[in-house]
Amino acid sequence: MSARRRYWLMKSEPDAFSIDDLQRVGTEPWTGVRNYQARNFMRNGMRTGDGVLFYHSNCTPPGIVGIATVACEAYPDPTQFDRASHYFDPKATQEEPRWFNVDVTFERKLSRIIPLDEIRAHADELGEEFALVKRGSRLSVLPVSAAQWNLLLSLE
DNA sequence: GCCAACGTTGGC
DNA sequence: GCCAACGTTGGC
Repeated sequence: MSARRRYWLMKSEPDAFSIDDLQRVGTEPWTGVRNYQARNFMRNGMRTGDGVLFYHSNCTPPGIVGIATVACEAYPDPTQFDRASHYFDPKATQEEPRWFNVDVTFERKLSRIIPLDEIRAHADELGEEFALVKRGSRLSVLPVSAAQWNLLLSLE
């Protein structure tokens, strides 16, 4: 019995890591997530092969710029153990890691950016609970339903 | 660069 | 367990 493919949206600041960077490297460990809700989505929800909408945040304009796939199940984020890392967490131990990450593989760039304001214009169809268009939501990893996935990509 | 919204921390 | 202070996110 095979599990159904799930869909996600992952935010990245293009100054730090853009869709072009992902295209260049092919596969990237999605380290540095330090929010429990986002961690739980990666650790408990993501399966190899899941679809990812790659979103550029903190830029002009913010929006969905590409598609990636989840390359493996979550494993302990190595940056939490690295004293030299910005993401070092003194409370994390090898026995009890706090933070997890998946690897993400480039699939394709969209033919154009789907900007946030255009996504917002479809808030009714996307639903109140869609974290991307929820006021004040800062979640950097969030689930996307099949219907939302199809609607968003139909805007391309 | 500003700042609203939100999550986390830690004193009590 | 409350909640003020603080840090971060991310649109603008």
